[in-house]
Amino acid sequence: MLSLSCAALQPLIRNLDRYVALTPDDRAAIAALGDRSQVEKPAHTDIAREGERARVAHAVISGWACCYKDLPDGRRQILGFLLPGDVFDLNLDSLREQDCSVSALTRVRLAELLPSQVRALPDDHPRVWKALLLQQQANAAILREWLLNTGQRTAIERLAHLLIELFLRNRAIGLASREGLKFPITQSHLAEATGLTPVHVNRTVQALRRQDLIEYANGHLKILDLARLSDIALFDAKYLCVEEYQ
Amino acid sequence: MLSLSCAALQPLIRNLDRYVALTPDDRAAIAALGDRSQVEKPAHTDIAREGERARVAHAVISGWACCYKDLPDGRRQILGFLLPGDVFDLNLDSLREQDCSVSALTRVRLAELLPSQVRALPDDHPRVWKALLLQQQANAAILREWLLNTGQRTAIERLAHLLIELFLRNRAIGLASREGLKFPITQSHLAEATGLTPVHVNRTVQALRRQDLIEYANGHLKILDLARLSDIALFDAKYLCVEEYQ
DNA sequence: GGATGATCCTAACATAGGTGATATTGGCGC
DNA sequence: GCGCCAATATCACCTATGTTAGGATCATCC
Repeated sequence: MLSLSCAALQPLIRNLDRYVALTPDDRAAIAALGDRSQVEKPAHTDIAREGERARVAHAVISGWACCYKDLPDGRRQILGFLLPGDVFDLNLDSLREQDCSVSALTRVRLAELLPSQVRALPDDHPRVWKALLLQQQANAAILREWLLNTGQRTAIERLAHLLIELFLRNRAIGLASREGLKFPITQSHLAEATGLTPVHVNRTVQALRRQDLIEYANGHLKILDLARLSDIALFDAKYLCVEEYQ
Repeated sequence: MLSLSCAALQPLIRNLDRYVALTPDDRAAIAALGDRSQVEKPAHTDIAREGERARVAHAVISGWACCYKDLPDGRRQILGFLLPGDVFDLNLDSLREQDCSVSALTRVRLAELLPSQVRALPDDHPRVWKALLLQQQANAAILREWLLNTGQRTAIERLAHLLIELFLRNRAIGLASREGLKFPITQSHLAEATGLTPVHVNRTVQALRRQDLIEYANGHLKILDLARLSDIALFDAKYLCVEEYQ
């Protein structure tokens, strides 16, 4: 039974282990943390809304989600993608309102981390707590890279950069191989994430395909030439906490 | 002597007090923290470089700085402005390399926070530590708003939004009044922060001036009509930890 | 007080990317 | 196997913003 839940929580443990070397005891603590209460959300539903106060923190167990902000007139910016092992709504100040919304892109399984559990963490499992804080910092680093991306890179550079990031992040948690990865992201999502229009994302995707850099169809993405794609994207993996690059 | 240093550290204390109600003891702790070692950097010099490891954390005592990333071909994106009271390089993991550079925009006075001091903080002054973590979270919220800004807003919206943010942040630390604020930011800086070109920033600044929304000259900025400017910018102050909006 | 350099301003022109509208495809429920 | 809907693909045209280039202004320093 415990081993069963451990299997589901493997991405979370694997993700946090990237930031701090975890002991077996730490892993057990994470398993206990994530096992208490899990929920499922269907695809295309909101998990959290901007302006609400988060009751609990969440860790993604399986599936894809994204956080986003929108403007009153409907324009929307995706701020980041959440993959298995990613923690969000980790609010140190329960009074503070969420400043962005979170939406499920696929059916998503989430672990709910109660405030009482989270508050006990610094004392009871300092390494786990540190790993969580470092994951937050790593997310901020990704955000900075995204700002550089939308602010300075051209359409093809942006798109290439985003695809590489998602490939590497999936690979780091064991969800991508040579053969590619499950990629439940539409071109409209890519548009909202890059600040482009869907039409122009389509043009750009085709340019990448024509150059034999990617395959992208039917919810599946394959990077055909990572080196060349990285050149185009001006990609530098340092901002991701992913050691082995190639 | 202590009172003298307290005067200089007032912005830091005032800034952190926004996140957690500080006791006199906490304030004394912050003063002691910031008083041990201070350095001055001349304008237009780098304080930290991407790829380096930070020896110490820094708090801005006076002056303006910015953090930025650049691409190999020289394109540069400003990721945020650092004002008095802002803490940066707060690295929980001393091994990790900085993922962005920091540059002084004016002559800047900095307090150096030694790792040993920072490490002692969670135990010795938990409220101060919490305030620091919340400031980091607030910075991440600003970053998300900037991504929305560059990704979705038009040039005039972007610029208006940035100017309002800088006005409100300065006012929150007592550096702006009805009469405006010291604004040591060139149009080229605004361009690098918004992902526009200096030429187009200039066009847009003039549009704002023509509509009697701002005065901006000689290192001084004045917001003439905050309400109207906020409408244009689609500005929502919630993302800033600044209570009294008007 | 003339030289220097940074900043700001302007204008003519170029283009990356946006808009709107209309196919086409493909997965999926019945 | 048919109908439906979302997602993808094209196309023609448009515009916000970029580019290049030059001139005006202003502070600083010898």
